[in-house]
Amino acid sequence: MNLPALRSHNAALILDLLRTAGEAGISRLELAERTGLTPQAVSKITARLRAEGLAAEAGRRASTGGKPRTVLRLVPDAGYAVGLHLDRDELTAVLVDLAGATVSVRRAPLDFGAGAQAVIEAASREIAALALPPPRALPLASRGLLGVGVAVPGPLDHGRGVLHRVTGFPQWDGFALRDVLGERLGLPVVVDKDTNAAALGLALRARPAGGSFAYLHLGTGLGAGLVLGGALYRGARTGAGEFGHQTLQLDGVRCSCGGRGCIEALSLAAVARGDLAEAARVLGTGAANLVGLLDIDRVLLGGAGRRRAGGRVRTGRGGGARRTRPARGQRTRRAGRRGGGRRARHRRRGCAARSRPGLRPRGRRVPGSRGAEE
Amino acid sequence: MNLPALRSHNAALILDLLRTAGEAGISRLELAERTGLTPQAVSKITARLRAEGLAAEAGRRASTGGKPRTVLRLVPDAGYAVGLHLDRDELTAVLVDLAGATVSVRRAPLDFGAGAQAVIEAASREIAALALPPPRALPLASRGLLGVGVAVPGPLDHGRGVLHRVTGFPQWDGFALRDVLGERLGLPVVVDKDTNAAALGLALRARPAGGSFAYLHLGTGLGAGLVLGGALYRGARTGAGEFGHQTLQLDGVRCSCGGRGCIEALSLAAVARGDLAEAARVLGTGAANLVGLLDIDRVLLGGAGRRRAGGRVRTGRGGGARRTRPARGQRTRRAGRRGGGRRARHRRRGCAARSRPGLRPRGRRVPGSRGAEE
DNA sequence: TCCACTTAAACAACGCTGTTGCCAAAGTGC
DNA sequence: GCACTTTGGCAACAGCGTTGTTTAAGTGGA
Repeated sequence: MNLPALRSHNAALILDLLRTAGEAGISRLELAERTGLTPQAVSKITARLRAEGLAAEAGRRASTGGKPRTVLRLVPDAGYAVGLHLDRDELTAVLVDLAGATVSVRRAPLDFGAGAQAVIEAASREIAALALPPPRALPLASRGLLGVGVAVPGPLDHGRGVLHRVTGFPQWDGFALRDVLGERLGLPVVVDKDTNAAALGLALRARPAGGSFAYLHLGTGLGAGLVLGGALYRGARTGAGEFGHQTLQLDGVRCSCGGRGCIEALSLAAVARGDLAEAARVLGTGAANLVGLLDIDRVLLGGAGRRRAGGRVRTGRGGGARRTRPARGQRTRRAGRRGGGRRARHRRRGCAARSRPGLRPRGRRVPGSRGAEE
Repeated sequence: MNLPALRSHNAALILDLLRTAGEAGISRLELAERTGLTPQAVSKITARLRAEGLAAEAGRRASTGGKPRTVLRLVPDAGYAVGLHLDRDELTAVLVDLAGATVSVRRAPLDFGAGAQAVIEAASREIAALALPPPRALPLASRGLLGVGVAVPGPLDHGRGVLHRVTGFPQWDGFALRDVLGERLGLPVVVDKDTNAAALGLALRARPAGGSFAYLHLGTGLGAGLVLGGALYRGARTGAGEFGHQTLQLDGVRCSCGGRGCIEALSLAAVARGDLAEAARVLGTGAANLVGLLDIDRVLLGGAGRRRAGGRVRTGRGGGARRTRPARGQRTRRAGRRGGGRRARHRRRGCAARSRPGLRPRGRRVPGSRGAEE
């Protein structure tokens, strides 16, 4: 790590805390306390952020006998990001501001099987149509747009932004979604599995930051997004979280994956019998396995099957600190926030890295931000 | 992160690469390439390391048309660390050098149930008796001893170094092993679960660094150590890796833990029947669950049960890149290496932090090293 | 109303980091 | 023997967070 990287790192630290503080804001001294930097360093960094328009002073705290602390807040409209959720039959595009608030949403029916070209076309159309509420409008070409985060159902390579063998849609195999869409829109694009995007969105909102949890998505299949130690864990090939095909019953019913006694097969069979209690028991046992193996704090439920199963799921012989609880299933919004937050920090890094001409990026070990992601 | 922390961070980066390079060594330019630092920065950092005696020049590479590269190597005897493995019936203490090589080993029978005082006493005795082979001797008080890493079977709090409800040994509950032993020896001590220590030791030797794997220990119980993205994952309460009590058979045989159909209960029942193939199948299915959920590269087997089960375990319908393979079960050595490597870096940090009197540590976010740990 | 006191935050000087530009050292190959 | 390539040290430098000091902006008692 070199000096520009250090600068970006600390700026990202401060931005993360500002984002977490939300509308309540946070004072310079609190920032210093939480980052471990000196108050003077925080003053310098926040001065830069204010000069760039990313942060602003917003009132003061009550005095404790001396000069009251000045509260700093993120400037929500200093930048926007697009969250794009491509599901099997629906497309959702959201515009979120720096603070993570959704500014605008567009939905459209989608035939994911129609092929890459048609989907890219539809996605670009909806993204272009996203606009700020009057009187302000935000055209696509605006410099306020930081990037696009795309959530896709199938397996993929997050690092390269390439899709792999999406179940039932062979025509997408190997499609370089990130690069093609990025070229089309002229914006940085990141691609992620939908469950991971949802988990990341939840992680950005988690308090306290740095915790561990699993997001269980009960949809067409059963997928999990794992947030371990505050950071999204994708695994070696972006394949982590394949919850549905965990074996829970040796020699159990056959599953479409070729195995036997998978959680998905077991719970689907139970649902087909009308035995919702049994389906919930299966899920609960699977969740308990997760909790035991990873020693996580919470399991959050989301997706269409959440309502039917949510109230019934029990993680079995769970310890006191562990609980399963339904989460609001606003996956797309979360995907959008992810895109927003991530791109905001990336952009900052980019600025810092480019600020000195001739700088060699070299080995490329971008410093992680304090919260989730990377 | 401030400048002293940056310095420590980069020094640890370089030290990690030097350690990974082993006896083959590594040139300054390679270090620059891999760390992303400029060659000049690497020259400065390695000059400091050489001045401290931690690294040394060791020959040159073949020329490629110009001045040949000078090879740098870690100086193994620049520092030593102790690895202490407390098992239910045996105590093992090893002395390892900076490069991770075992210099000296001592074993002694142990009654873990005899209580903390007796165990501390026995451990201190064995550690004090560890010595370099003649003619050089390394007394305990030597400044070359960097620290002690302790591997313990039961659940514990790694952060505070306190043991919790070790199965069958209630007298250890809440014992502050780290602080008591540290006080007794006058050395820094870290405490870890034995499976985690073993996994960390394997991670330090893993090539390429940064990969993910699970270490499955087949001993009295079935425990796993998880290395995710190159770093040991301990979970929120140092409880990650409880592999033995993953449910693999809903409504299966009762387990001592109170559940049903746990991997441990299933495989023990199979072994009791003399059906080793079935035990191996159970383990393989459990390992396949691990691989699927965490998208890891390898599952390594170790422990007393390894030989009997190792050759038979199959991770089921595994993908091409995934394999299960037995690992040499030298847990104690690994625990020792861990203590060594970790303490070496810590000491460096400590030096840097203390080099300027009056420096305020504050928030204390010690930078992680590039490889495993933290 | 004044003034001592407390707390927050900016200003200026500083030490230390990695970086850049330059040059000596140490090889290869025609 | 000389041109060329490559490595790596030396010196000057920009930029980072830190320290010491000053200014700003409150509270609270006389």
